[in-house]
Amino acid sequence: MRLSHAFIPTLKETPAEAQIASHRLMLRAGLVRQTSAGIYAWLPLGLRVLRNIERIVREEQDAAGAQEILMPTIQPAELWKESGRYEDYGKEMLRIRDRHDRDMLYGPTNEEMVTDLFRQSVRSYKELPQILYHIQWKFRDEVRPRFGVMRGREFLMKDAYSFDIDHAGAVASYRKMMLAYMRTFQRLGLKAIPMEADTGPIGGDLSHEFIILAPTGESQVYYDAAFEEIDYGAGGGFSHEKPEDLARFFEVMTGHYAATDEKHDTARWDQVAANRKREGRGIEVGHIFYFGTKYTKSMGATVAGPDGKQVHPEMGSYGVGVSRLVGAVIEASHDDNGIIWPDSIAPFKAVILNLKVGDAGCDALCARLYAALGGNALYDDRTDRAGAKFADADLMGHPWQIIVGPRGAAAGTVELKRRATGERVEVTPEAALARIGG
RNA sequence: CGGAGCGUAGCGCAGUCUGGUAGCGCAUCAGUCUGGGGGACUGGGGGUCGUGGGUUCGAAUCCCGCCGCUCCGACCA
Repeated sequence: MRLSHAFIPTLKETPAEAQIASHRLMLRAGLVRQTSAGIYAWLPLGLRVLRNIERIVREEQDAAGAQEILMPTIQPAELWKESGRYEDYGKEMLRIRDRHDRDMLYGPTNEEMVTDLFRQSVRSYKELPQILYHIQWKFRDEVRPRFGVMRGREFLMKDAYSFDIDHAGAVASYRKMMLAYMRTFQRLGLKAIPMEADTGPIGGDLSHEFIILAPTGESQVYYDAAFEEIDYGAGGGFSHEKPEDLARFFEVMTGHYAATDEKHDTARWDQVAANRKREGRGIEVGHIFYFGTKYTKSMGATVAGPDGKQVHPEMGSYGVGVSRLVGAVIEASHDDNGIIWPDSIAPFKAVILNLKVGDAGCDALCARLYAALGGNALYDDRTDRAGAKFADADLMGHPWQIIVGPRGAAAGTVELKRRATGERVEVTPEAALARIGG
């Protein structure tokens, strides 16, 4: 994409309403624009990040055996009346009425709808387990939206729902999702810690929230540094397939101390070695629940068990705040100059800075680099001064900056700058391309 | 939902107390010079002062209603 014609409106000054770093930077770097309280439009740069996070979430859900579906945003009130949550949910639920005066709602979550889909189609225990997920916009009419996309009213969430024939199966599904989550956050470059949590209005008796550390987090958290050393990826040896792996994984996850201030136990905390104690503010980026038959019972979802008797499947639900993660990643990764994107979700791998547009050498070299990198690169071909380009490049946070100036162009070299470290090296264009990779 | 504040050009703000028909910086447009960390100069464009009503000869300014947004607290992916 050529920056001269891209819809990436960067701001030199911070809009008055933005208080925290991620919100400020998302507005300044042109990722989003607010349309009303807690509701945002995603612009090209922000949308690319959102899609990248979505892709990683999707890959890890698929790897765990979950199947993607897409449920609507608008739901009929009837389903929620069946579960009893139509009344319980209160003002956070956006209630709307269609032209026939039917009560509808903009979905804040999808337990009812997925249970309805399930009960329509699944008849036998042989079809279990099932884990269904979708990545869809939700609406929760928060009393006080704030912090930009971190606490919006409309937000993109990945929510998964598991159906198992018995408690043991449900626990296995729960552990699978927990593993998928740890892998997801690790790939996003985040240190997420699973912490025991209350189940809230969703109900149930087993629940973890996934929290990342950031100074602007909403709750105080305490955990054992052991979490930071665990490899959840291929090297960790955990597999979704083997129950014993999942059990071992779950043991590791629950074997170290981790708690939010609500559940903080000072006696247990005192037993953690001083050099492994970590505490700070945390942002919740995911939450998983096991709640058994709460919905399958209230909504009459049954399957035939091995003995021919009808049983209510055991369920769990698993949420990741996809749009919130964009803000959370920025909270965890930025400096005074702007965003520092992890390579895995950066909107562009690299930006090509043409320091002298109009100089034949610079133009030709940039064109060559741009052709080689294609859609992975943003080409700053604006006629602005070098300083403005450096400032915008740092602000937008591209992992690599390829700096092309007249001197280097004449000598056949470019400068390659790594955003995260500030390290700059003078190399040939080919070496720069090789370093950045496909 | 309790408490507080703000709404004036795309963004950041002044002007409001003390009423006289709107201004600064940045951005933007044209031009010249510049050219490796948000450059300089010259000239230009852009605002029903959130909105409705009231007071007044006259309202961004005073009074009332409404809308929107933000902050602190309680609550939440």
